[in-house]
Amino acid sequence: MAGVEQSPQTPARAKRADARRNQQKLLDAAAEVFVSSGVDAPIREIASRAGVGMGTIYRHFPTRADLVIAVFRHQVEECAEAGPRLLAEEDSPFAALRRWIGLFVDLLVTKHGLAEALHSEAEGFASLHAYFLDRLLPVAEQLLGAAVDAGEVRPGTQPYELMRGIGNLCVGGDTDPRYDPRRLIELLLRGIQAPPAA
Amino acid sequence: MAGVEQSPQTPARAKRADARRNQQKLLDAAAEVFVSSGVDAPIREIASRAGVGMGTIYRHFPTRADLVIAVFRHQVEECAEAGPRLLAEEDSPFAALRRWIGLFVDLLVTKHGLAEALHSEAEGFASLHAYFLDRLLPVAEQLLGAAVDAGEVRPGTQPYELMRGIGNLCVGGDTDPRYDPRRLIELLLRGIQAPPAA
Amino acid sequence: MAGVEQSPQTPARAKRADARRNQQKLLDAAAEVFVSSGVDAPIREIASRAGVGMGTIYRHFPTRADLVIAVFRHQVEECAEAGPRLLAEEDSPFAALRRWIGLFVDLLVTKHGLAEALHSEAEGFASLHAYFLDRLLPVAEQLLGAAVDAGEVRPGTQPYELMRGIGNLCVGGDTDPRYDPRRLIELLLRGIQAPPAA
Amino acid sequence: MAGVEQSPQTPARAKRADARRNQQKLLDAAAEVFVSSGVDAPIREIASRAGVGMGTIYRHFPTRADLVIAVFRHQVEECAEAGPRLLAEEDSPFAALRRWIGLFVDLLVTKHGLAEALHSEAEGFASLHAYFLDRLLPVAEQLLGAAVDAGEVRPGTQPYELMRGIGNLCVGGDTDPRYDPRRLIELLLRGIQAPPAA
DNA sequence: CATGAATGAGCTTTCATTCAT
DNA sequence: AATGAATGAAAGCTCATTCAT
Repeated sequence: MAGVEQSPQTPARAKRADARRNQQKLLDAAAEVFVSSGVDAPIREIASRAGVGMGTIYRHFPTRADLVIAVFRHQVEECAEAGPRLLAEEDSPFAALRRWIGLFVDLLVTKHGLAEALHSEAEGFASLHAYFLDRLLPVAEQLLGAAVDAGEVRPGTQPYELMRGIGNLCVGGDTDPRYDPRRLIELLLRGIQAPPAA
Repeated sequence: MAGVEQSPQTPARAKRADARRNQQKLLDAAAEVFVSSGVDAPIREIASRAGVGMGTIYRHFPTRADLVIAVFRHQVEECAEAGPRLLAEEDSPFAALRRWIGLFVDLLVTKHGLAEALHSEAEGFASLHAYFLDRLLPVAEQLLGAAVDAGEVRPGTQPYELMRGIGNLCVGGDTDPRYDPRRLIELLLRGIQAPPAA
Repeated sequence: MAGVEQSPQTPARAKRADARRNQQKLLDAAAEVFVSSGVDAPIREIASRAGVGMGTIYRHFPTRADLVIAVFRHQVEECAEAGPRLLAEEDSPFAALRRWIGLFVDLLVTKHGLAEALHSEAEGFASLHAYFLDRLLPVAEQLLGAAVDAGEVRPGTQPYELMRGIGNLCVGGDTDPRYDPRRLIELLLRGIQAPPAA
Repeated sequence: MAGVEQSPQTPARAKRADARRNQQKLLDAAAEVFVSSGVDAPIREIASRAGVGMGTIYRHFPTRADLVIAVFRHQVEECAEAGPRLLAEEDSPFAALRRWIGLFVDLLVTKHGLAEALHSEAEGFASLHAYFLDRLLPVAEQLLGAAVDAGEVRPGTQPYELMRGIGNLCVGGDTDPRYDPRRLIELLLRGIQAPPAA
């Protein structure tokens, strides 16, 4: 590996830059394909869209779930980070919760196939599931806890259950014109609200 | 006509009896397999579980959806028929609606795989979807309409959307101990309730 | 064979009449199906067209070739019998030969699929082939021989080869508007004619 | 670029060399299998004869007709190219036509199964048929036209019909010792010849 | 490291053929 | 005898995954 590398400058970096660019091509291609053909699309399709060999995908993402996670990691991170920020910005914890859930729903509904993948019980998506939970459930707990503490939400609401339910509601939210998950989620939020103290 | 069922004079009947018994074996086996392996299970698996050849399944149910529908038709019918009855029995339309939705949820949650099948966008399940809609949506409309008329539910609630949402919520309701769709559906119902006239 | 036959009158005959009528239904149905779907049509199709069970076909015609032969036997017989008659009727042996070949071609071209079946090398059609040969080759030999004797046809023409060739030419003669086997067969006949003695 | 074909600098080439060798194995195997089992032989059989997986065949030849065409393309090309050459070489257009038809017959008779495939009305062979027509019919038209112009062949002879007829005559020409299509084709040629001008 | 050819398991579907009724 | 349900071998085709280059 030493030696015949052509340009003397930044040989290692060059590789990395190359590899990173490759990764990005891959992620972009995968994202597109997930939209058009779902997260179960043939590996080959993703590879050819990315202009790389299938082996390259396997190298970078040994498992389909790894790829899916990688594709959505950025948005998941953004969403996770938005939690505390909203809590600080918004007037009330409940308002923050509502807006945060809006972001979460955007994530699931916009990225066609994500919601479906999340609910797929297929073997390989376990880790995708886990990743979502690890990253987002704590945020949900924090927001929900704050809202409960503020007396805006009835105690006893299970964060996991709520998130799972919202995730479920998002299935099909981007393809069926007669079905808008956001309306139902709004109902759900109304449902968890504590009755005015009066 | 009574008694001598085995008599050779009823050759056609004999056939039917046999075939019908076979159908039942098939439906039972399919139901089991749907539970253990999902509604996408290989035909072979169902066939071998039923102890019949694959051809037999194709004869009885040319399409996978035909089989799935057949497996669940009984329960769907029961559920559909319960709608008007509950409307008559219960104290209020809303109470009837709540109980009917309970039956609907039982159907989806109990029969593992049904909810998933319903949301499958796979080609062949279109008719399953259609069947559910044809049979159950009118009932939902009737109940919801009555509740709206009685001033118990806010006008503007879309029956289709509500049913779809409930269907979505049921996904995974039988496998995940931390997730009980019924609680969320109760929230949803609270959400559609009209505020007390006062 | 004596004894428990129900009605005392013509018991055996009754049966036979029934069976014969069945056979005819079968042959008619098979003929139709051969036209529409070729001689390789599923047995089931023929059975259902005839309104009988598949088993019945197997009983009457254990082999597909048996059925094909039965279907066309009548016409083959007619054709075979026409040979000597034409030899007697026509002005010259060559004229008789030409007209007889016309009948043969009609048989093959009219009955869609017959020509194809004849050339099928599929296992089961061997006996069909043999039947055609047994019945028609002698006739061809007789006619050709007479024409040779009369000095109308060059000696050395092989009856088998000629018949096979004509059979071949008939393939596709009923479906392709740009292809009329009769014209080519006329050329063939011209080709075997002996040059005028002059 | 000369010489070191094995050098690692030509990775793409290396692939191609390998794949090309594979293709050849495939074509050879297919040719053999077509002879022994006809062009409808199971893909599996061809694959195993070639010592490759079935997928490999599908990769190279998505359609059965693609494979058949590939198997015979070389000979078809040779035959097509021989047309004009013979026209230039031979003493008369008719002589050229006769020799060219000889080549055509060789092609069909030698490659057992080709003639049959050509007459198969099966769905997938349409393109094979088309290929033959596209490539060879123009040649036939040229030769026949020249012969007509030279007064050697009666006007009115249809090139398509003649070629089809010759193709038909070739069926079975390699298996039946009592049947030699070449003799009949010679008769046909005699039949289309214009009578000597007197 | 990347490539993409090759592999072959796994599924679907069709029918000839058998055989219980 | 007739029926047609049942059987299961055969084929086709698709992809995930491996691995030689």
